[in-house]
Amino acid sequence: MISTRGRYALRVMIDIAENGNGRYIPLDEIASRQQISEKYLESILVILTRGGMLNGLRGKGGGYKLTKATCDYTVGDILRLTEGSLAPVACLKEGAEPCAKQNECKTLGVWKGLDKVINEYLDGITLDSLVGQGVDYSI
Amino acid sequence: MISTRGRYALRVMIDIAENGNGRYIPLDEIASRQQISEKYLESILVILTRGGMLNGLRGKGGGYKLTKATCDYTVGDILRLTEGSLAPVACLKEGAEPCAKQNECKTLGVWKGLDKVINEYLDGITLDSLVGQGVDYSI
DNA sequence: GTTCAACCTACCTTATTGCTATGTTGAGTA
DNA sequence: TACTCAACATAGCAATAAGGTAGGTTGAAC
Repeated sequence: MISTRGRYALRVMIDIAENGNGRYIPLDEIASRQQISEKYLESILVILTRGGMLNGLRGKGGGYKLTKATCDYTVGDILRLTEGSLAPVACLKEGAEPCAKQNECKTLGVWKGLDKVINEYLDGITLDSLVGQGVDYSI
Repeated sequence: MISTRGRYALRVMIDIAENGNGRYIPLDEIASRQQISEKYLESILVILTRGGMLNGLRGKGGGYKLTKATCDYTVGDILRLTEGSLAPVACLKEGAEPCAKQNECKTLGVWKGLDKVINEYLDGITLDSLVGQGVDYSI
């Protein structure tokens, strides 16, 4: 359900939040710390950068840094951007053509409710609660 | 996230609950009513039967029927059986080898919490609440 | 013994995931 | 101005899963 792309993205955002301190962190530093292939990580950072979550700077001293304060990122935002959508079924994805059987569908309510539960949970977790020691959300 | 297999399975269980009345319903009847390919539907019914949710009878007058009362099925049960697992990440799947970085992982709590929220929501919905007019769980 | 319908095995196409390779552009520094 | 560093861009590729198809076999009823 959540692919490595989204999971790596979240780990990387935490990594940058913890090790950045406002400076630009080069990709290879993040890759080696997180033990992720540089090239694969690069494709994820492109998404985060284009989505406005990171700022990329080229050349010497370049790298990536956050564009906002850690409390202004939610896990839901990060995952929706990198995964494309968190909708549990195709018919609830943004931009999906409305289902013809919408009115008679007895399962639609289940999916809508599930979608709501998932998004509300993930939107309730901000990046700053995961840095440092972190908060255990599994309790 | 939830594939057609799981979605079809849920629709089929509702269909059998509504149209069964204790008798065996043949596959082709369900397929035409639900507009699902007979052959594909067959592979789903195999899973439900092997999982003990349906009873299959061959020959004339044969078909499928529920093994329990509708209130004894939860949506979570049906989806876990047909989807294999509802775990949002691989490391939380049943039987997965424990992750080496388990102790230092700052995201594990998020996934565990998400897993809990999803399963609790879906286990709170029983099949009988979806038959007939049904209850709108999206509110 | 014939029909009906579940059961079983195998295959196929398409899309996605996860990853690799080879560049090109642009920012800083000597 | 040349050189280096590191982001940016594009293309490809193996493995897997999703979604579906095809054909045959078993067993229950009439």
